[in-house]
Amino acid sequence: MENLSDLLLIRRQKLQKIIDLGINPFPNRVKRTHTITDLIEHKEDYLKKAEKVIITGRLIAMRRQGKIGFANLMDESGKIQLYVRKDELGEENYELFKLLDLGDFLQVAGSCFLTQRGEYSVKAENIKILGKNLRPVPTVKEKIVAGEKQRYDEFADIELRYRKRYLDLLLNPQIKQNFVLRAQIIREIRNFLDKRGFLEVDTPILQPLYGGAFAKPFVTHHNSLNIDLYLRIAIELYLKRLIVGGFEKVYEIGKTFRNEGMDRNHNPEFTLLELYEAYADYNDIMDLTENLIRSTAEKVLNKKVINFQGQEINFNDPWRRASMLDLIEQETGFDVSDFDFERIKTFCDKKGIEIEPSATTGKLIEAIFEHFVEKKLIQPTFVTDFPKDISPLAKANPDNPQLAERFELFINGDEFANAFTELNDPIDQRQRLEAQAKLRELGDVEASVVDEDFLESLEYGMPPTGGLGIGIDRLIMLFTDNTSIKEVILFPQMKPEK
RNA sequence: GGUCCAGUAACUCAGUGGUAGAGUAUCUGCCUUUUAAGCAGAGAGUCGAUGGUUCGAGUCCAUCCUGGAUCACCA
Repeated sequence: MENLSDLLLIRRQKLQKIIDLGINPFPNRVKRTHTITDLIEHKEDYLKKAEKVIITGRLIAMRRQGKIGFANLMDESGKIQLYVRKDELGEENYELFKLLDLGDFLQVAGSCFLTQRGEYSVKAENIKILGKNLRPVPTVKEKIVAGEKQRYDEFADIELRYRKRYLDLLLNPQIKQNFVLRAQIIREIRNFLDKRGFLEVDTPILQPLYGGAFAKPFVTHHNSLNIDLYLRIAIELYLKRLIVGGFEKVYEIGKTFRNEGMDRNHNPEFTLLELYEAYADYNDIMDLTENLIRSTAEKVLNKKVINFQGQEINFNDPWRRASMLDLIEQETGFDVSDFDFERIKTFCDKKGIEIEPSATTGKLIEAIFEHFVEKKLIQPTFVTDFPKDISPLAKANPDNPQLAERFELFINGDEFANAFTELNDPIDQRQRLEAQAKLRELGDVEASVVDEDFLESLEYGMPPTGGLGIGIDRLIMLFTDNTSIKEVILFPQMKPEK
């Protein structure tokens, strides 16, 4: 700490010296005629024309050499070398140059030329400071060895990278790319849906009741209404109200909050896409999901087959569709289609699958699926027809009333989407929610609560509807080949430092 | 929450019980085409925290904090 304040003190002293020279270290006005990449892309032109250019950026390297100096300036578009001569700048301006630190923002006027070593550079005629750095930025050095870029003293501490993301972005340009891709993916999803006539909407994040998923909510309080409100755990129930209201295709991409554990796949706030299409069922939604993800990969990554952690994921071939019960039987030889609670429970006990006391038959089946099947689904697979009792918002399968018309999409052993033929029978829906409420009384803290306002809306009539939810962060992890959700969320939740 | 691993200078790291180290960064000096610039010198640390063992602890032990991996949990 002592040492750090020394470093900080030195910067503040330099700041004062700059002010004493009559220079404003934080001026309001800036002039820039070119980005650095402009200069690089039209290198030949600027070398020939010797035209005067003004560039801006952050000082990221400095090699002073008596009465001359070399420096590297970086703007968002790229980096370029500056060549600075005392006899070119003049006494006063060179005095400023000598007071600069790495991390300062500069406006540099000059012209392009090649150094003796052949490096394309800007010969500075005037340097203006645009913002003084007061805290040393960690230095990462790069050297080109046999055409390969080697990095030294990389800013690599994972904890620091997440806690000080601005430094991570500044010092690790490849990290920035994750977030550029993130933006492109989300934009492409919007394009895809907009083109198909979906309307993007915004529904409440603060909700008097929460629903649409099994999860523990965050609770907050509204002072003037004097009521507790919940941060939404899903978007579902409000979007369905919009389908009741006559919109036929709606979607929302937004933050959702679940008050649960955090790990490489879970952040307490995450981005969810939900969409609802009237007069569609879960088969239609499977087609839509497949097209959405394939076309996003094609548009953003320009690929139909991607590589994730060394594993090829093929989005191109028609995606496998298999029912949960069939998959379980294939993997285990055990047939659960009779829904015999005792028999299935015995199987779970024998296989060492732990079950909560409040578990229903459907939960047992799901547990078997998760234990034996899930991780084996590497190529995109729609797992269809879930037990009805764990799918309280999905319509029953007409061929088997124990099952619901629901699918989840699995890729590389992880869940990417969850969708149903939505239940639009208000009486059935009430019974299902009341069954959930009963589970809740028995101690299942994640069971749904009864949302009377939602049930009332269904009584006015909701058309047959297909609905879909996709975890956007996980999709971005897949597309950017990252195994931690923290790598695709700019400011992931961290415990406060003590 | 369980298990394992890590935490030493601003950054990257070395240091297996005996005087806290290196490179980079910073500061001073020299240097008019360098590029991980160079040369010479200097300053910089509550070794994550708290206890303990010991003549002596960065090092061994315990507890805690933070992060990571993994398992459990979790649509």
